[in-house]
Amino acid sequence: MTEGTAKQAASAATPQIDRRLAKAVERASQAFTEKNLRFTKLRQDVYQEIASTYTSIGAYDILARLAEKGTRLAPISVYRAIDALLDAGVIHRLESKNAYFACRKLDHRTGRRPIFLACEKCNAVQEVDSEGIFDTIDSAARSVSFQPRVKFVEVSGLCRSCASKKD
Amino acid sequence: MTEGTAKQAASAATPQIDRRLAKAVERASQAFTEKNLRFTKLRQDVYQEIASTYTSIGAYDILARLAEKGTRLAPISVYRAIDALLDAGVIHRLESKNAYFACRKLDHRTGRRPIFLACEKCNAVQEVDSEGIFDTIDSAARSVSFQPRVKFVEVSGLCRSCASKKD
DNA sequence: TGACGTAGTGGTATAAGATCACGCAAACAG
DNA sequence: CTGTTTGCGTGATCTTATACCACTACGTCA
Repeated sequence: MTEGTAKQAASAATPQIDRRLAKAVERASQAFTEKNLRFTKLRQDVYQEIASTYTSIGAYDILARLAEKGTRLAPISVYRAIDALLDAGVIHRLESKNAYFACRKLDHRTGRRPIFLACEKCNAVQEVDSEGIFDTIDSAARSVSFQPRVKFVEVSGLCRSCASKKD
Repeated sequence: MTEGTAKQAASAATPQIDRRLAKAVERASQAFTEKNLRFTKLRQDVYQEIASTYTSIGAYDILARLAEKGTRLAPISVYRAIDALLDAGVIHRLESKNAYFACRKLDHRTGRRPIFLACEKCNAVQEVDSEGIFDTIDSAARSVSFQPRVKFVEVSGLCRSCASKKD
């Protein structure tokens, strides 16, 4: 599907954004290689859909967008790709919205999960790394002898540009 | 449904637990009154199901349990009751599990949402109030000019008793 | 008293999110 | 090249949640 790329360019507004997307794909590809996982065409297609929105997106939205471009898939296929992308650490799941978004902090190395700030207006998601929070959570958990494994911190509200537009 | 209470007692193991449940219902009722909301029979039924598990429970589980007791409902009815209970602040929603549990910290007054510790083994949920965490989140958000509204902090892992049982 | 508005209940249908079971095919290690 | 692992396709099913519409309960204001 080489003409898929051309179509993408047509819908992607500016060549600048296109180049950013290409870079993201490149980084994702590297992440897969580093982890000895395969960055297959399906996974790349799904990744591109997620990364090109710059917001969070639901699994069925991905499905619909790919269908529009001629790639008709079953839900399970998208979910399998999503699983692989999550494993590779190139996307995150927004629990409070059942949605996914591309990871832009390259903290694969630290393994630290950042906190997510989701804008209620434009749906953009920012990641903020904040060591302190997870330490605080750990100590709060320890205070009741709870053994933490997975932690998530999600905040919804207004991002800078939406807050300034109308407040 | 006065015999519903008797049935409850039969399935609820000990009268002690029964009394705890009754107290919880009493507290819930007060919360509704304070907020000028009506603690209707449907809401009370749903609340009892949630409160009597002492873990988190899905909407459709509630539905099934009520059906067993002879109260056949449409999903939407349960969800409406859940919404009212959430509004009243007597239950919380566990985002990471799409499940609900009874609030045991009586912090209706502070309005502060505690952090949730969910055990992966026994499904029990603990609430821990921790001012520090939310302050830290606020400052992290402020550092990128994000205006927080709702904050979710959920941790899954092992509760004290499950961790000590097998570790 | 009665007309009206608001809140609550009830049902069907369906949207939205996720997974199971099964089998085929490509990738790769030996 | 053969066996194993990994990925993908298909169809069905399951879980979670909401839209839409009709009817009821109850307060309130005139």
